[in-house]
Amino acid sequence: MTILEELSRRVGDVFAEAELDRQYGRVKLADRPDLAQFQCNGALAAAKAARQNPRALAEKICQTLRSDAAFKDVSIAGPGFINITLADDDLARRLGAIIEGDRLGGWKTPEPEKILLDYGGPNVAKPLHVGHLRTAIIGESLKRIFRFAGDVVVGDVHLGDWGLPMGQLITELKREQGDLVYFDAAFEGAYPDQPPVLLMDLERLYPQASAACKADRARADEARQATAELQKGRPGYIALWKHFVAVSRQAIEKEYEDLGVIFDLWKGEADAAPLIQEMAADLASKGLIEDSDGAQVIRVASDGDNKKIPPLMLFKSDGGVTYGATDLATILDRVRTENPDRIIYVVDQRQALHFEQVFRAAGLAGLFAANRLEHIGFGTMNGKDGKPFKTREGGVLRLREMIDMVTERAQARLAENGLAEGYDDAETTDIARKVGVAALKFADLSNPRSSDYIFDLDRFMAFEGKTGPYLLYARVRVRSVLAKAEAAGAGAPGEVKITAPEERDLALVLLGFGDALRQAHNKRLPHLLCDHAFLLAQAFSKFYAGCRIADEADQAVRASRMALADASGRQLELILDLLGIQAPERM
RNA sequence: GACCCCGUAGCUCAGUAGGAUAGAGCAUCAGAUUCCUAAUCUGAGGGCCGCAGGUUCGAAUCCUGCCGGGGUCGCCA
Repeated sequence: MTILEELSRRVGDVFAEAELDRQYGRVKLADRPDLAQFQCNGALAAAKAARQNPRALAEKICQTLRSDAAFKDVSIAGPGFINITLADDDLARRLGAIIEGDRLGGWKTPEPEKILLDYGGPNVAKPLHVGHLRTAIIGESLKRIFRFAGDVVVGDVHLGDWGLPMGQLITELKREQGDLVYFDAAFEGAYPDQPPVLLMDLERLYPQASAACKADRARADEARQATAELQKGRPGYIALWKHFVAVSRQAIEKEYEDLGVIFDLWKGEADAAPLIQEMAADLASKGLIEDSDGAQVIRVASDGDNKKIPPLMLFKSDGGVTYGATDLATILDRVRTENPDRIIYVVDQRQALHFEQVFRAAGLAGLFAANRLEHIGFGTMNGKDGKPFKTREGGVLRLREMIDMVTERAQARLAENGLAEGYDDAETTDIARKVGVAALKFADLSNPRSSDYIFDLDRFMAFEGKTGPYLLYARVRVRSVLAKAEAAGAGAPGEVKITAPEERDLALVLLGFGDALRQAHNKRLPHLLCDHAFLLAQAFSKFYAGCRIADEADQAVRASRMALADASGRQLELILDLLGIQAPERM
């Protein structure tokens, strides 16, 4: 149980004794840290509901609470706020209890679920660009948060490998190397193992094809035709397509790795393709499919809707498969292969309507309960002009270039500050990459995911204030001071005793981890964990500035402070891991 | 046109079960290092919470209207 859950239960009991709803006992961190550590505003609402005097009711609650030795102070303020401050002994005892284990107070979900997490969504033959950044970063963090909280998570990259771009690639390659065996419809032998293209070829062919199809209707028809043949299983195209996917995946996987993003499954739209006919037949037999202007749709609106939900299109008027059909069939595939309790999609907020349609259709079709399908949307990363981020030339910035850019900046900052002096080149480069990526990821994660944010390299790379590097720096300082202490024979960390205000504040923050994790998990909001990480780094920095640790003369105080430092370091490390941020050993 | 999101300090943003004096970071100004990494710490100034009504003992938060910005609305994914 987290500290707020525990205190809420304690105060809730008292409300219950007074024959009031125990929900009124909800305790939260105090808005006024100058007055107390925790507060409960329930007496106000309870008094209103029970037609009682709020101050009198609060006083009654307080009297019971005051008998508890865990509380140093329980008082009433204003119209009936109950302010609570823990006794230092109790604070130390609670902290002692959470720092013994590996979880450091990390909350565990009471109802673990098997979650299939759909994030990433890269496309074959298209290099990753900044548009892929948020889903990767947010998805990876959510995966780690869920897992640590006790859920079973399967992360699926859900590769875009089955649409029109595949046909475009095929036809484009045909124009360049039409004599390849893959294009010979009469060929019946085995196709070569070696791919006919390199990554650089794909990266050239795709934009070429895409532009050509836009400009020339005939080319577009040709690509559509090839797509249809591929999807029908033309052997040469399938063989070629497999090469495209393999070549592309290798590159994509490497880039995700540099970002610290790792998937359990590398499935794609193509994996759902074989199920589409079967699914469509089932939907049809249930009378859910309708013809609309030649297209096949499923109506998902219901009477209670306060907004219009258009039907989900499954098949286009030319018979082509839409991503609505693919997404539905993917659910079927996931049920059969993974059988999750819940499927969560980490995809741009702009696709909210599409998911609403798909979820409703899945529910109607009996594929999956709509309330166990979740779209975790996020806002766009904008440039300083407030519009989706573009390079100065107006193009999309590749992820690779982005990572190089932040690494370079970090390197420059290291040199400027005279940090990492005397480290060899390899370590300096490694530190720079970690610092740069941490800055990037923390900047992204620390925004509430549903809002847009402005990408400002100068701000992210400033490294002062609420940034990734600030967290890394705090962690490095913990390590450093503990190493110094050990070298000086300062003894082992011991029992926590509160002797200074900085220690009390730090202990309180450390105890807040459980609630931060619980909220981040339940609301699927990693930024709440970022807030906690920053609070922790800040509290540690104040403690570090205000209290001697390694060379504190009093042995018991020294042992206590080392325990506080150690706990801070380990909790920070754990949180960085949950955020998917890699930390250097020193910097 | 319909629907959704947003509008809070000079800048970027928190504040999502209505509660005390609306917070943080940056920037600005003033300080701190004989001492564990100063990418740090301490302090100060800075606000008609878009506007106007309403509900309430109490509203940045809930309701209505208006203004401004962004997004979505069947044959791209």
